[in-house]
Amino acid sequence: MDEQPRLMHSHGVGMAGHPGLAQHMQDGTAGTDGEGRKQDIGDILQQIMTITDQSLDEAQARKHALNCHRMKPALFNVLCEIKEKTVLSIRGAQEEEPPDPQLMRLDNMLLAEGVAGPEKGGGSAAAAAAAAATGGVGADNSAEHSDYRAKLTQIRQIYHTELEKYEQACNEFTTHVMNLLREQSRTRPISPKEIERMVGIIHRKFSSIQMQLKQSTCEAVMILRSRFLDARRKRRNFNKQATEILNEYFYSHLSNPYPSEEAKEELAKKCSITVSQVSRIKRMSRSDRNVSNWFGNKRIRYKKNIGKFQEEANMYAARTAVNATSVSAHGSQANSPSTPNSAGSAGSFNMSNSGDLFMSVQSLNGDSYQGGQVGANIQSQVDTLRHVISQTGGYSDSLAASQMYSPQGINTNGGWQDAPTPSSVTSPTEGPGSVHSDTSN
DNA sequence: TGAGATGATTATTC
DNA sequence: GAATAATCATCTCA
Repeated sequence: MDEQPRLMHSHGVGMAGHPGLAQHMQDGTAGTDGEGRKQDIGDILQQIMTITDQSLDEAQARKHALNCHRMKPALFNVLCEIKEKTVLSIRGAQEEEPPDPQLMRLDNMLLAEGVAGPEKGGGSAAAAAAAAATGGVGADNSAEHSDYRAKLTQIRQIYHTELEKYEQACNEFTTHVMNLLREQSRTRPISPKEIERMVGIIHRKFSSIQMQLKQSTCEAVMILRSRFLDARRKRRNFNKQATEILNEYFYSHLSNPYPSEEAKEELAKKCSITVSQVSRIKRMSRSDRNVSNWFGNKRIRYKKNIGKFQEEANMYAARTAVNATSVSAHGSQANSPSTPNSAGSAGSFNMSNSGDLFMSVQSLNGDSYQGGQVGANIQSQVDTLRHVISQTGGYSDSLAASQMYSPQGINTNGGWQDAPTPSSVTSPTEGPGSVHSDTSN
């Protein structure tokens, strides 16, 4: 409450010489003679100076008297002007701040993520982008999309609720401060401009709180995104058909289980590892990378534990042999180039037992079709089949079941032989009827 | 719930 | 740049 005397003293401003007051007085609202005016001003100043020395009741009475004083409006105007000139001029330069770049960045990000601004499908665009980056797989992705969208919507709701709360609190506080200042302006020089400035300060304080809110929201969105994008988290086992296709190829090319890029693409298509997303790491589609991963894992794990995979190898051998026989039989009748080649022929890969899953590895390997081989291979395939069945079904063959399949594709160094060799799931004689001769490789 | 299976990633090697 | 080996993270199943 002692602000006024201090102000006036510290700046050495005499009211008598103040133009505002002088004008006010000249308007005829003040006293008419100079002596009277001086006396009035002196009285007021004296009252103000001693107001703090008085008791509360006395001060209240004085305050009331001052408020009712005929010179009060003029004095108030003068004090306000002095305050404006001294205080506001110091602060004025600091108030013109450029928009905060960090706040702008946060706003932009929230807009881009669909958190701020008009709702546009709960960030479906972001979800789609994220899905594209993962090279997502149809149905699985739609579920994850909805999950992503739901979480983003949740973040959006929390953000808007909190924002609303802050805005409400800001408005309430501003109103409260404005009322307080207006009230105080009855006893101390507070101009509307100063109230405005105070409102600005309050708004800036609340903006900094808002910025924290925006920052937290951005962080939440980033975490959500990173989780959604983290491929490891959303690993899905290939379906049974896909695994079978890959295994069929693997065991039919056991001597050289390194599918070409074209073969990988074809396998990816056949396995419904359907994505067109270009890999971020290499210029290889994600589907091809899936296939590559699969073959990489398969080769290593097979090599590490051949014994464990024998049964699997036998199973695929038998299946391939059966397919080969049946296809060869049909093929010999139709003798059409469009008919899949026999499994016994080089690089052939038959999935006829799975209907539309039929795939010719000839095309995968780029080998040409040799329709003439079909008939010639029938007998050897039948022999192979007979042999395989004898191994698995308990024919009194001299070979033990464990001997039926031998990992001949692997050389003594633990690596696959470079040279294409008649492969693996074959009769011990490795005759022409070898089911997986894989000579194409 | 734990063990094994499996797809993906990373570092290293050639 | 591709393959390998080791490892991680998740899934599946008993």
